[in-house]
Amino acid sequence: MKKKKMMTTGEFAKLCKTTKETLFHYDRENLLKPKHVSENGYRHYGVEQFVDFDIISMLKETGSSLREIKAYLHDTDKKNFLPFLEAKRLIVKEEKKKLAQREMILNDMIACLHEISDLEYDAPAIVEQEEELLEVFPVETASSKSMPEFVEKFAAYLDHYKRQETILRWPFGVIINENNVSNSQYIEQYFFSRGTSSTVHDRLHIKPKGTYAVLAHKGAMQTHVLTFESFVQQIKKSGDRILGNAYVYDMMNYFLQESDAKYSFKYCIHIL
Amino acid sequence: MKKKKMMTTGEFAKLCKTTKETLFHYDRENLLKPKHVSENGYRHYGVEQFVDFDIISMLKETGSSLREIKAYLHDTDKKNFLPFLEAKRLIVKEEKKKLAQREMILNDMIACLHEISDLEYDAPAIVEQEEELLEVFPVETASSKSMPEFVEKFAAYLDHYKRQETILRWPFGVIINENNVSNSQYIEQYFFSRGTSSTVHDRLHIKPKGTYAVLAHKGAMQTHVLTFESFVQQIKKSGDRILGNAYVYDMMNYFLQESDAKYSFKYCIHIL
DNA sequence: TAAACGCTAACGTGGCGTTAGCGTCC
DNA sequence: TGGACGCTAACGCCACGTTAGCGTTT
Repeated sequence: MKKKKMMTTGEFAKLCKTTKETLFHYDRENLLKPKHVSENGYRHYGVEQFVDFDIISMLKETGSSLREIKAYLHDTDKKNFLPFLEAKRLIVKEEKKKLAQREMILNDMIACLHEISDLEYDAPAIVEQEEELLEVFPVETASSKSMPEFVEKFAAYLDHYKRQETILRWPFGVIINENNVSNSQYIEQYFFSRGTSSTVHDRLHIKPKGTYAVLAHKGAMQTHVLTFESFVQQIKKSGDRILGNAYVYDMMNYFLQESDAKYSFKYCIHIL
Repeated sequence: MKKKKMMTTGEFAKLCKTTKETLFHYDRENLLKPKHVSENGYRHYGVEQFVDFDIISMLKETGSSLREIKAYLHDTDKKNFLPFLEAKRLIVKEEKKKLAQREMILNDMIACLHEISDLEYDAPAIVEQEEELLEVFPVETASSKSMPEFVEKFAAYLDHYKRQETILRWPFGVIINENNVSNSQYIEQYFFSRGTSSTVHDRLHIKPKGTYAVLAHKGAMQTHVLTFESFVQQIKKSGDRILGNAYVYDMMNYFLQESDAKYSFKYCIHIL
């Protein structure tokens, strides 16, 4: 007989750098039972059991649930273990993707909110802007014609991204085409969001480098329609020629204000 | 009065691409309440509320809990919003680190288990091996002297990695120094695990490139001590000169077998 | 004898999903 | 009138943490 130095739950917990409750839990769940239980109900663990605890720990680090670990431990032949790990690896890949997207959203939101704090509202300006890659999606029903249908289209737009398991990246907003701009009509033609070089050709739209008349405005939805229209009139009166689309950037002000000044948009109209 | 087309819970859920139960939940939790509730208890949502739902969705995508979202929504001035997002970004960084480690563990385990399936046991061989960077940790009390103390040292070793929020990477095992090898004594001097170029100098050990006598063995702990010792004798008899340490690789066989053939080790002894 | 430890039972966490059972609308 | 829809209440999930209350060991 070896000298079997048994440990109480507290001692074993210290060795494993865990809590007694965790060990109780593993006992209840049949994951790791003490080698002996004395008559008074006290648990006694042996040193070798540290290896068992360590195995459980390692499996937890692979992202396995206790249920999975138990199934694995109770499975005698372990043939499924390698496939199981491979499956876990796939899951980790998915999670990494999710996290990368989460990081992008945060970066984009933070960038936008920094930009919003520097915005001067209702102060028109002429600005040189660089080319920008955009991913677009047709609107079909302008908000002025039917709000419900517009919202439905917008919902479908968001859903499209969900289905692709991708995300809609800032900057985003709507495009009003040249014709409607010329006629001072706030009629959305496309939803747009940040595109990349790998954006599908069909949905790629290139906002051209050039001169833009820029105005930022904050207010309820109706005020935007009116402000936009008078902005166009103003441009025309000033003698500038409208050369292309209007890009209306959503500045996500609804994250900062809930009042009727909920919406902050930046209009960029391509002019000569 | 506009024509207020209200939606029932089911309709609004469809619009939001979510379930009724989610909307019930948000209602109960005061996150998003329907604009009107009729006498029969039916909820009625307006189109504009889609924006509110979308805000909640976006915040969820940043990794915020419903509790946080509620606190944010009920906070009138929103001054804390940007710091809140910055904090989330930090959390995401942590999570990315965790996931990267999880991926490494899985890759290492899978690689090891592939190697184990190709192992020929108890078949000595002479092999040229490349230099390897290892991170080491002194053992002080060999397993043959006192198992409990050895396990305690091992626990401290694992704990060291936990504290650093890093992980112990495969390949890992123990090093037996030249002296003890020469005397055929299985006395662990170091725990080792995979090191990198950024391993702290104090704990960096370079396994030299060179000729190694290699033997894989599977069995209970005691059999390993005996097998190792007779392997050394055999090397000596064959006329090879022991030039350096023995590197004992843990092949993690305890993940595949629980019997007395639990431990699979690969001994690599540096020879002339 | 008191402090330190052991035990069990039961509830809390989070974000819904899932019955179960009932009322309401078309 | 039946089927599709609305409602509530209550339990389930998961890996423990946290009391609360009692017994045991030193």
